[in-house]
Amino acid sequence: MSSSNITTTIFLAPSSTPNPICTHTMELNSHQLDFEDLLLLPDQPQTCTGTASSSSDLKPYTTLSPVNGGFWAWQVPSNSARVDHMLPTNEGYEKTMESEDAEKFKIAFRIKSGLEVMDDGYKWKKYGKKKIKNNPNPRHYYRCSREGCKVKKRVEREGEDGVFVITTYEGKHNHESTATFTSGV
DNA sequence: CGTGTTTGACCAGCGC
DNA sequence: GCGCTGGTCAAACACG
Repeated sequence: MSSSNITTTIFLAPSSTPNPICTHTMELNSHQLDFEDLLLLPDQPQTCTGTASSSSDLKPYTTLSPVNGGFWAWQVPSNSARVDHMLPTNEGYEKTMESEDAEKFKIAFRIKSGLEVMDDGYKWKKYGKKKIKNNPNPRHYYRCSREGCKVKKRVEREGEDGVFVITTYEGKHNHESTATFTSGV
């Protein structure tokens, strides 16, 4: 199994503005994603300014997921993967970062991968599958199997070719991952 | 037999 | 108010 490192960029923006309030570039290994890192980023959004200053390099992207309240995200053509933090408002963003509102925390990302469900170190229980409008591929619903943990995950393939996999996490784990990444996959 | 998955039914929210 | 759509439930089923 080859480990494909992907450089990806996170853009953060409230729905009220087309300009991201933060960008963060990071490397991901598609088979050893450390989602704890993703969920904690960024620490200080106000200090992040960004690579998004040139709007000509960025394409508005609004079809990732029908999230209530809307969000802005940008696609960087040169990258093969993109990570989107989806936050309804600035207020929501601040609340989320205070981690007292962990249930509202939502992160979605799209990765070009043959793997539909990646091993993220947590154990998931599948509880539903649904055919989604405008997508020939079904959406899969997972819940963290750890008792008391309310984190949910949605996984769907994008488009007819299904090259990209869109994964959406909702909530934050109240426990550590059940596996380490040292053994490789 | 225990655990995880599948799948149809049901419910809630939203737009028309 | 009604229909559509997404999200969840739970019983049945499959597999180790």
